[in-house]
Amino acid sequence: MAGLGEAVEKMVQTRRPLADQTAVHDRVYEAIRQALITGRIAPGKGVSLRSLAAELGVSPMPVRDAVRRLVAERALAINPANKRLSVPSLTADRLEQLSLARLWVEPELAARAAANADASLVRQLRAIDADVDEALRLGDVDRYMTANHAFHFAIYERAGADVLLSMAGGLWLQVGPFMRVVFGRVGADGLVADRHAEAIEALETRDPEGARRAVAADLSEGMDKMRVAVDAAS
Amino acid sequence: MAGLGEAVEKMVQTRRPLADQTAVHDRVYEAIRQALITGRIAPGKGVSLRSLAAELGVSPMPVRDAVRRLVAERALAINPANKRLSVPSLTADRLEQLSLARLWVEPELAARAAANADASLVRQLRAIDADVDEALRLGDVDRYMTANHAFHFAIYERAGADVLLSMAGGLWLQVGPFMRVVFGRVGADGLVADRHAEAIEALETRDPEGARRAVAADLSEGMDKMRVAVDAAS
DNA sequence: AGCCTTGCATTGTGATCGCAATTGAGCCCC
DNA sequence: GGGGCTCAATTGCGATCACAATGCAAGGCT
Repeated sequence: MAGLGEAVEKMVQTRRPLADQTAVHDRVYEAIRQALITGRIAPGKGVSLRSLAAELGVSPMPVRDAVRRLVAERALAINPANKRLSVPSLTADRLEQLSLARLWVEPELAARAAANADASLVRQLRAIDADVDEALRLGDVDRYMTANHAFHFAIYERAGADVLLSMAGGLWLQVGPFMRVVFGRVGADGLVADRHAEAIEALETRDPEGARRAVAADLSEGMDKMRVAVDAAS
Repeated sequence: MAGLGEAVEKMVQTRRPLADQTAVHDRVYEAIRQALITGRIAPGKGVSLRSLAAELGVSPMPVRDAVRRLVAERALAINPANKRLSVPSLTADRLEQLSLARLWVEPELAARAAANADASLVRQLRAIDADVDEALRLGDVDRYMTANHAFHFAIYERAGADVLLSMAGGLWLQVGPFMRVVFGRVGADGLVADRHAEAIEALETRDPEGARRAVAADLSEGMDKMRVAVDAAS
């Protein structure tokens, strides 16, 4: 949570005098979203609107908006009795459902993206993948998570399927907190097997089924690691 | 939109003196959600927060909350330039993606529900299905949509898979507006083939694959009808 | 007569205030 | 010394206010 405040504060205070365009609640949302995807917020931890707002230097209102959006996306949970919000806890059951859903949506997106792939996308993906590898080499968890997310969604966005894309986005948001668990248990070098190269190749040759297989394999391995981590934690 | 106001107003004004429990924004959300599911709000139509709030007799604030939630669920769209919100327009592309997603999630939920089914569920489903049939017989569109929704989600809730359930809920919300198009084109008697009996039977015998097939068939037929309606409209 | 411009009404956004409910800690009593 | 209780602080929710931007429309200019 410490890192969150600083990150958002920087984003929030980036206030252009005119033509700001991005609303405050959007910046807040994006910041919390990033914090969740990269797993910087521990599950089970309770947060309050006002404290968050104070930490961010804004009024509680835009925080409310951002939080409500995240709750709708199930990235945050709200206790019906308390009305106090927290990060959803990590259960094996939840992970199983999320795995299943991701294994359906994301390969589908990859397959569609393969049909629309071009050289510039491949170039972009290679660059991101290099960043992923370097993050892995350095053991930089945050950087790895950010880069990995960027890699996958650079592909998915190319599918031109906004409904499925938003589903994938929502799923990542929910899976995010689990990821930190993996690193906490098996360490950063647990994710060495790199299916990214496979995926890039499939996209380069415009092979939908290859892309589907590569992404499915990538996801499977990652989710399996999370599974054992969660099982070990229980 | 006219019907919406009355419906919500009634819900909103149901204010118990103490221990109200359900927040205003929740009631507003549920009302708009119902209006969308049953297709009472026409796509492409723009709505404003203040007018909605005035129509509902509440301050714009809870409406903002409800709307933001619906936007997160993609049940409402917001113009990035205008920042003015409207119901997402019906495109063949969107429908195709929604169909695909529904055909994956909902049969899966039905299959899981079959494993947990019991006599009370079957009894409940028969009652709802009777309501569905009567609504069809009377040509009562709103009632049919409400009952049909109730039927499906009575099943899905039994799956005990909240992640998948919320996905199904979100998808249904997005498909809702399309439904009215079907009735506008083919009329209420377009949906006579009733797979519900099949589904009930599969649940009664605790046959997951049977339930999966029945629901998949039900969905397929419905989505096909929407497809031709949308194609005809374009 | 047609187009542009100016003015007003309306929009979404954010801040501040008030309210009721819950929490948490300190205190008193047993 | 431990447990129950009370009171203050904090919480989320909703309303109202203020503001900048946008949309719309009437009026003036060419």
